[in-house]
Amino acid sequence: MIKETPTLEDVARVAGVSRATVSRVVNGTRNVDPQLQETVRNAIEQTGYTPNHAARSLVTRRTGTVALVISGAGGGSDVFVDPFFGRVTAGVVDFLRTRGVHPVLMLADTDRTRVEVVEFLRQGSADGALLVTTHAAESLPARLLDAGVPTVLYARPGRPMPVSYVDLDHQAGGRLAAARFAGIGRTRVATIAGPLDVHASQDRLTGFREAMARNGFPYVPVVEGGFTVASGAAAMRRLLAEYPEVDGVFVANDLMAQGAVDVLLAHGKRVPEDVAVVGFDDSAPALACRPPLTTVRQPVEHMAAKMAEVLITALDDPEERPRSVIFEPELVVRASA
Amino acid sequence: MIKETPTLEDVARVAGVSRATVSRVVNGTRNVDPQLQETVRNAIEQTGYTPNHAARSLVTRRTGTVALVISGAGGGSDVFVDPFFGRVTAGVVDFLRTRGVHPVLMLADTDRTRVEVVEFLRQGSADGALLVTTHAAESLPARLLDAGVPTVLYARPGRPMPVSYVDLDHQAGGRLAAARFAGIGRTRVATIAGPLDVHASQDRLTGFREAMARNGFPYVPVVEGGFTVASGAAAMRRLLAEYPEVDGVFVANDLMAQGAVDVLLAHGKRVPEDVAVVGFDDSAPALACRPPLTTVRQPVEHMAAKMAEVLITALDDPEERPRSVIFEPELVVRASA
DNA sequence: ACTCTTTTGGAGAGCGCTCTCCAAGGAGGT
DNA sequence: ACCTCCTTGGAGAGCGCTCTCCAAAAGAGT
Repeated sequence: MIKETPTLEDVARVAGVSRATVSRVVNGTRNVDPQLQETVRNAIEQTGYTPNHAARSLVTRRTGTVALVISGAGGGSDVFVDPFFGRVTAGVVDFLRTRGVHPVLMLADTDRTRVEVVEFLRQGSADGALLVTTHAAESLPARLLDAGVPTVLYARPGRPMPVSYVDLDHQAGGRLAAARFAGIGRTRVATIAGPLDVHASQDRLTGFREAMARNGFPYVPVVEGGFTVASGAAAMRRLLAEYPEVDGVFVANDLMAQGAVDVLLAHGKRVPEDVAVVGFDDSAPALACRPPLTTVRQPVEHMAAKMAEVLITALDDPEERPRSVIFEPELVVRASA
Repeated sequence: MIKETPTLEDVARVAGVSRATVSRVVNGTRNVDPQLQETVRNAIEQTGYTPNHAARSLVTRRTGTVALVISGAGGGSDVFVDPFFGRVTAGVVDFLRTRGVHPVLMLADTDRTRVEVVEFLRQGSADGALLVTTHAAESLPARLLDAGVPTVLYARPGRPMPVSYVDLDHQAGGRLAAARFAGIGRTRVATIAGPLDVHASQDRLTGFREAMARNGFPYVPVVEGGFTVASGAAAMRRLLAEYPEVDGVFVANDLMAQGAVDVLLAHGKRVPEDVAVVGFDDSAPALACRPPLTTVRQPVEHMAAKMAEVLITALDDPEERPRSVIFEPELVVRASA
């Protein structure tokens, strides 16, 4: 690679045609005489030509990349400890690669980084944004919206606004859990909720409560956790102290459920015989947990893929109106309930 | 955002100066009269100007992004199930963000995708590549090398070649495990290795064997696994069948160790009383496992951050020769051994 | 007072590509 | 045979930015 990287011009010279013709062959736009095409192809081969991305995107106004913005709760790089983000990433990558688009990963945890994200998009470093945020108060959706950046959210925005998103019917998930407890005859049921400034947590709780009420249990003790194993354990300890006769717990994600199960076992309770536990998400820890968790499945990978699909579609047709796609949860019965 | 996005030209007109001056203010190159600077800043503010990334990188030949290429064993999007890749990503992102560089995520699992990766880099869509690969036979390092792409690997290349990399002293890790078994007086020790076409697996095994031999145990039963929970479980079952009196197992990663512990418990063995288990990596599952795993810590995040640092340095000084940075493992004692 | 250096702003040439506009040639209709 | 329409290649104008080269102005030295 001592030589300068060859340009269209070089190929054109070698092939004895104009720059335009080479461009047409490379991009497959318009008809080019098959024989000429052949000549050009050879010239490309011979020179080892690769189109320059910057030059191309300068005129096409497209980069072929999208920003995958993760606005984690705690922020920092810890976010990847939660299998959730790994699953989102997997789903997004899986879809995008079929379209030759690549995600650039960005964490938005501070105001500074949020500004950077908006700048990044405004200067056209990526064609659009996929925003995975948990907090309802997140300001990024609004900022991106009025920077005119094509955006799709994972989870509905904090305040209603004209932006596309995919989401899960979290309330239905809560109902699924309640139905399970009813099905196995549990009557002293409590719940460990996620952070209540997160829509998803709120909805899971609401759905659960309402279904429990409909089943004849107007009051369900609630303890708030932080979506981590440790916070689940702490919540379970508090719950056990206040409500020792509990025989069923709905925990708002699998990580916390794992912490809860640990505490339960440590207190000599059998799971599910003494206390049944239903988790949420159906992520790796649910399967790894002993006993394996009965949990409400959130099809994160599919949802993430759909999110990417919605963005790509919007990119191709800027006139399209915002769309929302809501997924249905599903109860996965294993050993814990 | 009805208006066209403003360009340098627009700002220059508003400020009543030349394009060059605005550029100088924006980039802070050369001296510009403070008062003029002020005027320009106002004009920028007023027009809402943001530099166009494509145009800039067309002339600077820099994009401010690097490719984070994951060439997973099984490939596909499953790679993120393994906490390892999440940790790498976290470490990389964590370092890059301090330098205003963003990673674009690419999976290379098929030959087609490998070609795409090389193309991507050759057309200057990113300034360099961070390559995380497990398999020794991976062809990407060589391809990137002779495409002249600045590259840093996680783990040494399959064949020696002039490329930078970070790695762990896996043999030392194996020795650490052997020392632990010696320390707790285990005499009937076996090991579950990782896939043997992976350098790291080989080295862990070699280090372990040699240390065991030095401790007076010339032969250590080996079963090969695939770095997944299920493969660890299967391996443990085989081991138990062939070698029922085993009282210590060194497992080449935590995921497999978890599977092994499950099987051990299911067979009525107590861990660590009957069989001590030492894992490798010290990732989330090690902590979540019951009992929590004694394991050899691989500082993945630090290593990944270092990998990013080496790349950034190489980007700034293209004359620099390839570097390698080897990290030392560390034994983390928990309950399982 | 004059020349020599240093500082600072402007002009303009690209960076490599796409795409519109033209022109030339061939096909088809009358 | 002529005219029109369609197909296909070339010319060249940018896309928005950086950076080198100049020139003008300001400061320094004698």
